[in-house]
Amino acid sequence: MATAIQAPRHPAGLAQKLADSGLRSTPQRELVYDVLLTKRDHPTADEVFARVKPELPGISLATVYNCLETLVQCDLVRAVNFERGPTRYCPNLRPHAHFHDEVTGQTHDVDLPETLFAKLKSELPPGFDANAVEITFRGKAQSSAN
Amino acid sequence: MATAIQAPRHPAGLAQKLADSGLRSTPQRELVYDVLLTKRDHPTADEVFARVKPELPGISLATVYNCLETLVQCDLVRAVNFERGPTRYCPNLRPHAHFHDEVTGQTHDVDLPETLFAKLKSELPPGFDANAVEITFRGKAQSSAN
DNA sequence: CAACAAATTGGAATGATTCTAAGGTGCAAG
DNA sequence: CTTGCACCTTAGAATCATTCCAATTTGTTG
Repeated sequence: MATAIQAPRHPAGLAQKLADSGLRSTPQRELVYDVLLTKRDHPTADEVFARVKPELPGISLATVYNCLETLVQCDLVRAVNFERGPTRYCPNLRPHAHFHDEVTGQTHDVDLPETLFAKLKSELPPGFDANAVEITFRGKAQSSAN
Repeated sequence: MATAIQAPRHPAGLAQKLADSGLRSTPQRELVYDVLLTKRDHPTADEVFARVKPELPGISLATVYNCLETLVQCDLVRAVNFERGPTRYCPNLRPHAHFHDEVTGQTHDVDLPETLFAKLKSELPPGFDANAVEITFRGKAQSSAN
């Protein structure tokens, strides 16, 4: 009786990845993931909520938080933080840095050569074993064009 | 063996740096700064509050926040954030990275060659002009004992 | 279908930080 | 010195993002 479920625009990986963790694929999770893939501007949970609500009016903010957390757990999405601001979400899984534009407040992905990440880790003093490195630039970007 | 160096009770630079910004040197500001210099373990505002209170029992948490903010403004201290946790404060002004120990929760300074910071900035795509880079490692450090 | 587990929901609770309004403090000019 | 005034500190209220909670709802399985 309900409206037909729209074909998801994302690869079939979601349901599989969720299942791998013993989790279910739900309309909320699919839509939240879809929203992240569709507009990759590092939205906050609130922004995701706003984008998701028109398509699923009954969804709650708590659920958006839950879904985002789930996606992060499944390694489908990365959480990005900048100076105590609200957490932002990013579906780019390749190792990359973030550039925060101080003027516009926008966050841009910056691809860096894998070698640089390796070099950084190699600079650690003995006894320090890093399994992740986060690199954040702050400054001005010339083109505000996406 | 290295000699333990005692932080001067009244760092000469403080009053001057404050005056440069048209601000006053107060007992609260001096003590907060002193506490940061004395135990450089990246304390949170709450932790600074706890360390400062015995010496100045009337001090309020709001004042600690104010003092810390003032010190950051005057470039005497840096604010360090890690994944939405409470802001931590660091009197190390040289460019350096932070290593976050996932086991102990401790934050360690990691000195990196200046050239690496330069190299990172040079990797930015054209049009991106960074005036700051933050590097955070996450992992395990062998020596929990300092 | 019934039972059970996983998910979702709205609202309350939490934690860090900031705001606000009301006193203090200290120096400079008279 | 005393008064003015800008700067500071203070306690508590307010804010903001996020998490927790208890009560449904939904989906799966026996």
